[in-house]
Amino acid sequence: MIETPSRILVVDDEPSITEFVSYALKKEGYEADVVDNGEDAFALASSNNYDLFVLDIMLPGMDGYELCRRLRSKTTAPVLFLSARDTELDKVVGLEIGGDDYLAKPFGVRELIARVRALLRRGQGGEFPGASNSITASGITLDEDAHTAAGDHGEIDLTPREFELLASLMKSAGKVVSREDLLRDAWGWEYLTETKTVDTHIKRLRDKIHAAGYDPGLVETVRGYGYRFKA
Amino acid sequence: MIETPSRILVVDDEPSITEFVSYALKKEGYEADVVDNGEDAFALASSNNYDLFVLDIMLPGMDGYELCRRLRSKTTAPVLFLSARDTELDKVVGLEIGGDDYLAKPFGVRELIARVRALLRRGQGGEFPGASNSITASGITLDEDAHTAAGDHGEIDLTPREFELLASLMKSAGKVVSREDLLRDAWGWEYLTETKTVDTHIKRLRDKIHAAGYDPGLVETVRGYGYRFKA
DNA sequence: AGAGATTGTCATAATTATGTTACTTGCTAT
DNA sequence: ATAGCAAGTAACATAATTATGACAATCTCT
Repeated sequence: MIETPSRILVVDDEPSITEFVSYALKKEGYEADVVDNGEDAFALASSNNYDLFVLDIMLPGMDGYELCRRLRSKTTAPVLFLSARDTELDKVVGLEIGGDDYLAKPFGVRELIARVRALLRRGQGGEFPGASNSITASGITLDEDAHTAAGDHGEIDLTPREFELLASLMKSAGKVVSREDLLRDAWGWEYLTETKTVDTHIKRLRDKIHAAGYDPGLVETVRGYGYRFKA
Repeated sequence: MIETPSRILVVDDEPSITEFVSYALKKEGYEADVVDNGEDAFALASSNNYDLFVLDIMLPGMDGYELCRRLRSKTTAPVLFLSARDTELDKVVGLEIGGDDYLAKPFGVRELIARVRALLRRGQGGEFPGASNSITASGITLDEDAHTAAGDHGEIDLTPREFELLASLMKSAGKVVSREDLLRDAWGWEYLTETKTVDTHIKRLRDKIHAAGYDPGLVETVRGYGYRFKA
């Protein structure tokens, strides 16, 4: 199946966020354009065919809601809102306006990509029930939809964070992933968390992998660089 | 694929560092300009198109953060910060300002180049998933992503320093590399280390190569000059 | 509200890596 | 052959990194 990459427009006035988001999207194979205000966003959207919009609610001038309302007159492409706070009010308003999904800051790369993928799939003629969204390596399969990890010996029960962590590692199976990258992927861009915290989660992850009857050595330590999931 | 060399602006007031950095960058094929203060840097950046900035945080007059903030209004080119200390505060501030990556002094050539490459790749629309990052010579392959060294007989387990050392040698396979150059590459510019230390690491490296079933003679001694990895 | 799960941080232990020194071996030029 | 330098080696102390266990704070359900 030949696929042309989906085009995404990212609208946010904070460079640190647009950069984080566009980097994550590009790495995933999407085409991403960035603008820092609603006016330019609307102009760009009018002259281009975007498959998805990622909008911050708080924007100088025309805010995200207003922009979304206007976009709706032009296109049916899905809209993913970013919000500073995960307040109930925002959520309701956003969804009423025609926003399709919601992401509260701070969010990790993996969470972002998951939402984007879901929205794009939805847009392109419904979901494919068979096309499960999973990662497999070294006998472990991670089902991203069901949020489960399992292998021959049955399921490994993981907390959300542990799941994200394992997913980050397995996605780069065979490659070293630094603690910083893991924090970016599984935690978020504003990782105020200590890199040491990753160590603790790795330990817990290994324990659970072990308890479920698998080899805890699947998560390898690469001294001085980070961790690596055995390929 | 024809590629025009990326242009990089290095800003630091310490000549020893700018020299070290620009030398390393040029050797790698980049075009590097150097200035020792924020004002000149901003002026140069305004009249030229740089693909990347390397900024020291501590600068006389306008400091690195301030410079970065101003650059952000001109360009979206990535910024790599150099910091004297790897403090948490610095990290947060740097990321807020729009810094893209961080390098704590002292750093080695290889580490610097790795970061620069990553940042430039990031800007140019994502990475090529298949393009693995490796060096091969005389039957040994060094995979920089997986951080492994291996050949037909399997993997050679190396410490960080040994890995860097071997990488430096293999990158110049067939050529003699002096102890001084090895220290610069794998240790850093402020090598307060004795050149004799290299000998010790070479010995350990050979031992491990031998233990893994390969010819320790792959690392040749060039009496009076340094070492050479067999081509 | 309360029980239980989840999460981040810290202190400490265990492990591994690193740099230096002192000593040995070996090469090279006279 | 041998003095003199260069490189190899082994041992050691220190430094750096990671693993682990315990704790408190927070979150999530009922």
